[in-house]
Amino acid sequence: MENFKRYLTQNGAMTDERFEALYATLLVKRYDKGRILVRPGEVCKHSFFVESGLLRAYTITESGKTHIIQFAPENWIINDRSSAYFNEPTVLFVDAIEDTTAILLDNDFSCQLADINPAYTQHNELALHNHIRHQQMRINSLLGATAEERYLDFVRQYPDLTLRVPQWMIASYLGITPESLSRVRKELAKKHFSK
Amino acid sequence: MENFKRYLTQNGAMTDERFEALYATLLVKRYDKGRILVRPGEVCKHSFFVESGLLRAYTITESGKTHIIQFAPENWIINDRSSAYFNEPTVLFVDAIEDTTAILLDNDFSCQLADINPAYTQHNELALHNHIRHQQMRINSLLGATAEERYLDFVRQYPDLTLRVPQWMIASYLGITPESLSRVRKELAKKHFSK
DNA sequence: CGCGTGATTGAAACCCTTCAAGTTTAGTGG
DNA sequence: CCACTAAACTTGAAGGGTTTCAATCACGCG
Repeated sequence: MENFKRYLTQNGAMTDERFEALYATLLVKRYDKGRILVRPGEVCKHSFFVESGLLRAYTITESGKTHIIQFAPENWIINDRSSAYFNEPTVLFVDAIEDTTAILLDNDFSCQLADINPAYTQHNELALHNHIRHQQMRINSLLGATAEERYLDFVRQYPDLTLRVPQWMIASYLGITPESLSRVRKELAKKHFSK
Repeated sequence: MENFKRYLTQNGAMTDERFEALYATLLVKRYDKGRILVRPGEVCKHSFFVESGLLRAYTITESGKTHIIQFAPENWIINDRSSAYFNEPTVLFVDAIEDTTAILLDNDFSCQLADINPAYTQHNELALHNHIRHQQMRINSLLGATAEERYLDFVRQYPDLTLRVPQWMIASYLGITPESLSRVRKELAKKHFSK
């Protein structure tokens, strides 16, 4: 619960007692590596705050390709906002890349927070805007950058994940094949070595 | 102002008098086709509600390629949410594809609305979630779909824009070259004809 | 009419994928 | 702790889809 507590108290809008009371109402679950938490067709009832471990959200096309939408290491929240907010069935899978402890947040959790302290309304809005900004950068990169550029961006942005996540998943996140990523890395190593 | 009024009164949270009072405080501007409204480096002070006409947001890379992030026909709002919300310089251009009348909304406009009626807080949240859902679908499409699939999706989703927007801009939105889009359309016409 | 912009077409080059084979790494049970 | 197996990663060759560059065509507008 340490990470979650830090996440909620960082802006000073939460006392220890209030946190304890709130935390007591929440469900905390542990998922083994490989466990699937959400499947397409389900209506998302909650999001997952990752206390420890690593989750991922992805789609599988009719042709069997998987597209990774998001990784969620410690302190990240993952879910299908569309499904949760609009009460529609999701199109996403969510599964555990590592053994993971997650805190389940009901869809009205942000309202609960706002009741405790109105400052959390802004907290929530900030999270939404961050999400949008992040997605926009990704769209921009997918629109024009080469595989090599996209990989370098990924390494810069998520140096931690680069080491924790299997390479073929990074490839899937970047929208290229594992073989292509392998070759990209080979080229990069060559360049780096000749300098 | 008709479109804007409909946009604000559709959920019944606004009276005519209130709308008149609010509208009187807003700036309405007319932009000729080709006019640039926002340039990279500026900090976005407001968003644009398109009353009539058509705006577009795009980036230009160092290599000179333009990537279209968004089209905004009537009743759409366009801006760089990141820049507006975080007070950072934007990386986007915004310009007018057609002669356009737009209503300028200050960054605190959603707060003004919330003051009039708290229901607008949800209105705003819904807009944010729609934005996120839309971006996620686009990411998913860019990750795996072929040029042809992406074009068909575009036509389905924006039949109106398909006719109003020059082809090379659609290509830029889809992340392909104008030449490729021309060939894709040729193939599609062939298939359609042989049926 | 002539100019400029947008759309088309062709040929060559390029990037990435696909498929198939190896090699390495990591996890499991003896 | 080693041996074995499966998964992950690498490498090669062939193929496909897009891009690039260049030329041509179509059209609207001053």
